[in-house]
Amino acid sequence: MSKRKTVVADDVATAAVAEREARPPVEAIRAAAFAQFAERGYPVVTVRDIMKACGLTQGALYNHFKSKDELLHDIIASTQGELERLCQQAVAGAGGDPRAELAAFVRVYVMRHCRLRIEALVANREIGWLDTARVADIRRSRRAIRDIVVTILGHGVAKGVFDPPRVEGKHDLKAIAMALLDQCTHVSMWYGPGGDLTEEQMAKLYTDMALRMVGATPQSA
Amino acid sequence: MSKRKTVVADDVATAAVAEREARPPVEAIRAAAFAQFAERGYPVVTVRDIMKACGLTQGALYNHFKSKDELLHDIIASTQGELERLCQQAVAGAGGDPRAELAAFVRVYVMRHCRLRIEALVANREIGWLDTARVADIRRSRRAIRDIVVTILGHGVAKGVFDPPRVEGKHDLKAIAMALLDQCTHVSMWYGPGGDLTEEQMAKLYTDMALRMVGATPQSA
DNA sequence: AAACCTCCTGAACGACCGTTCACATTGGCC
DNA sequence: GGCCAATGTGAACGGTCGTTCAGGAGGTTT
Repeated sequence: MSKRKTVVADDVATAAVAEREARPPVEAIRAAAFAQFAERGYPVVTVRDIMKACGLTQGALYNHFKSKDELLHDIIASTQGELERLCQQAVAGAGGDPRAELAAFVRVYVMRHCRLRIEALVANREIGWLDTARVADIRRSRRAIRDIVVTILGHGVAKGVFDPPRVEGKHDLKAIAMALLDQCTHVSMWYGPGGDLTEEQMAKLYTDMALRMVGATPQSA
Repeated sequence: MSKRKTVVADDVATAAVAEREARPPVEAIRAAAFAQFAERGYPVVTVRDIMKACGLTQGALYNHFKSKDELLHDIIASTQGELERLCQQAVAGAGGDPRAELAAFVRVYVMRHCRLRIEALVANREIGWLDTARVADIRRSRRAIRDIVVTILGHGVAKGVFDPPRVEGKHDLKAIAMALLDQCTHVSMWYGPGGDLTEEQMAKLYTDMALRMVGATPQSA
C-alpha cells in the first residue's frame, strides 16, 4: 500500500504538464483522474495527486467539479452510457436472427472491454464509492444491458435456435445472461495487448463460446 | 460515500458485543473486520470501526495483529488457501476422465463461490490493498488454480474428448480457462440465496455451460 | 485605463487516519 | 497475600484528507 500511495504521481506529472494547454483543463483533469483511479483506486487517490498530475494545485479542481465524488461519477457515467449505446446499436443492426444478435453483441462488448479495458476496469471497480443517488444511475444502465441479453436469449429459445442448459427442466435466462456477461466483462481484468490474442481474436473466441453456451444451432442450416 | 462511512458500525456493534466472550478476541476481530471489509471496502474501514464492532477500542487490535494490512492478508490468505486445496482435491477425486475432472472442478468452485460469496468477494476485491510482498503470495495461488484448469483442458484435448473453439486454427487454453474461471468466480457478485436457483442448481448450470464451452463429447458414448 | 471575468494559488480549517504508549484491569500461580 | 503475563484503555502523535477562501495573474470588454 505504501508503494501505491507514492510511486505514481511524479512520473505522470512531467508528461502531463507538457500537454496541458493543448486541451481544456476540464478534460486534462478528467484524464488525469481517470489514469490515477485506474492505477490505484478511488479512495487512495487524493485531489492533490490528481491536480499535480496535470500541473495544477488542489484548489483548481473546484473550478470545474463540485466534488471528488462528482468527478468520479462523470468519468464512470460517460463510459457506461457509451457502452449501453454501443450494445443497443450492435443488436439493432444484426437483422433479427437471435444468433446474429448474440454474436454482434458479444463481439462489440468484448472488443470494447479489450480496447478500453482501463475504462471498463474503473467503471466496474470504483462504482461502489459513488454516493447512493449516483450509483443507482449506473446500476440502471447495467440492468438494461443485461436485459438486452435476456431478450435475445428469449427470442432464440422461442424460435428454437437456442437450446440453453436447463435446471429442473426449465431455463433460467437471467443466470445465463449473467454468466455470459461476467466472462465478457472481466477480460478487462487480464487482457493485455502484449498477450497471445488480438482484440479481433478475443471477440471471435468469446462469440464462439457464447453460442456454444446457449446451444445455438448452426446459422445456415 | 457518506452513507458508507457511517451507517454500518453501530448496528453491528450491539449484536457483536453479546457474542464477544463466546470466542477468542482474535477471531472476533477477524470476523468483524471481514464483515466490514465486505460491506464497505478495506480503505474506508477504519481500525476504530472494526474494534468498535466487536466491543473493543482501537489500541487492542495491536495485541493481536501487527497492522491493519496484516489483518487483511490474514483474512484473504485463509480463504484463498482453502479454495486452492478444495479445487485440487475435487480434481484428484474425479478418476482421471477430463470431463469428470472439469465437472468436479466447476461444481466445487461454483458452490463455494455461492455459499461463501462474501468471503470470495472480499478476497477478489480487496487484494489490491495488500503490500507487494503479501499480494504476490495470493497471486501465486490464483495462478495455480488457473493452471489446474489449463491442465484439465490439455488432457481433454489430447484424449479427444474436448474440442474447444480455435482462433487461427489453434487453441488458446489459457484464455478459455480465464473465461471459464471469470464466469464462475463472479457468481459471488450477484448470487443470493433469495434468488431463483439453489447452490446445487447453480453448480449444475455452470457445469453444463463449461462442458459446452469446451466442446466436451458425451461422457458415456 | 478602468472594470470585469475566468482561472489558479496556496495557506488554512476541521476532521480523521494508523499507530504508539503509559497506564489500568484481569486472572492464574507461587 | 504478591507477582506476572496477557489484554484492554484512551489520550496523544504526526500526517493526510476534502474542501474553502482571500487574493493574484492574465486577458477581454467597456
